[in-house]
Amino acid sequence: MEFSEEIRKELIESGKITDPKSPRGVVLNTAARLFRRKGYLQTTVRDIGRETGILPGSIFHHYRSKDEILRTVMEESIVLNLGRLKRALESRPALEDRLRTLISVELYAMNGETGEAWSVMVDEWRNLSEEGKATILRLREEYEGIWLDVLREAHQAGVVTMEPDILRKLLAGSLHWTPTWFRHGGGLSLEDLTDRVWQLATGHRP
Amino acid sequence: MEFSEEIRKELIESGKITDPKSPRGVVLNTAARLFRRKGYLQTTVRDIGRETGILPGSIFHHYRSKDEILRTVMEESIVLNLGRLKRALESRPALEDRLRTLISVELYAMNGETGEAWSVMVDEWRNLSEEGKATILRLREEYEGIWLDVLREAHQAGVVTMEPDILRKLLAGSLHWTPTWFRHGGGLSLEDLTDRVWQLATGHRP
DNA sequence: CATTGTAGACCAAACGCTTGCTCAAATTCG
DNA sequence: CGAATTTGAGCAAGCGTTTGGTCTACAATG
Repeated sequence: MEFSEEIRKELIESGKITDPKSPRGVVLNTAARLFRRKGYLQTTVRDIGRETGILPGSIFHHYRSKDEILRTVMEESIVLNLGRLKRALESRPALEDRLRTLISVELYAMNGETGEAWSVMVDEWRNLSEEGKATILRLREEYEGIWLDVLREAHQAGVVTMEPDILRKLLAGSLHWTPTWFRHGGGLSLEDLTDRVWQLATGHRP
Repeated sequence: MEFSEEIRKELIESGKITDPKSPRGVVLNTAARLFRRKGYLQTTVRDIGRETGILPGSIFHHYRSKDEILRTVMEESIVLNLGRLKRALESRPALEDRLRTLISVELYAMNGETGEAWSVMVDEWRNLSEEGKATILRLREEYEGIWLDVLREAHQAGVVTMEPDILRKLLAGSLHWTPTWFRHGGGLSLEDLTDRVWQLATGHRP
């Protein structure tokens, strides 16, 4: 995850994700944190206002609706982590490294500094409007496609034995669940955790 | 899961879970289904009323609050599935069978006929009142204790290699996620799925 | 240099609606 | 009859959102 900040800067400068220093960005990151902590429905526009120091009504100067905030949190989160994933894969051509990278990047997406947003995407899917779902779905499909490509290759090479689509879903569950119990500085690092999930996927110790 | 209906009857007759034919039971099962489909917060008391044919006001004759309905859904679900698990373990003394039973029972709890309630317990935890959490937590600890006992034994015997507590959490994630993608009659049975999760846990094909 | 215009950010108040829940009266039933 | 149950109207609170207007910074104009 060495270059994850680098990519973030690139995406901010190219305008693909909102500058966290801008009012829009402040609202966005605050909202992501609150959505994660209390849930989307339990978070009121007034809550976001209080935490950002912006009055509730003024939030709607920056976003058309609360739903647009949720959609933006999800959208920018997947853009960011898709960027991280692609970049990480470029520098690791070996098959087993690529599988490990997938695990590692997703663990980082869920539990790293920008982990709130990715968690929100997983947990609050049902609260997204229909148009929102359509937008996010396209991005998610690209992300899942990368996973399946690598897993299929790994299956063919005998690195994993389970059917790729089932394995992905089981692993996705394991990974999505980690934020509920994993805490930094608790004797288990994200690297350690990557090892364990790798072992789960391949059946072999790393 | 042959005897799962049997145990349900026993628990109903002994009054440990609500009779589904009683007004309380009708409300309970309807609520569980709605909570699962739309989420607890998105489900209104009026929704439950409409589906049960009971007017909103009358719901509160059977339950003190909406929160009490949620708590009861969770509580009875864990009582039922804890009963199923204990019964199933009694008839399977071999270590490897017991591990497989744990997986199988939890998959059934999430995806079987009474799967709505168990899903609600996992997904709507944050929406439970503080007293509710305390009640459910005690029951959950008993359930998790059984898992850890078996996993520790399996670890000592070399059936699994990962640390029991980490393995349990990773498996819990996989299992909790299954309702989002698993559908009956889709070429993959719950038995097949049990095999896959077993393989995930042990690293060996069943 | 002073004035005016413009645009983004923000404020204060309130609107319309939904929510969980209450309650007195009516009804049903043992 | 009396107790349990159901009814339907309605309350108080909270929600997302709208509105009309102010403040500030800065560029254009005379």
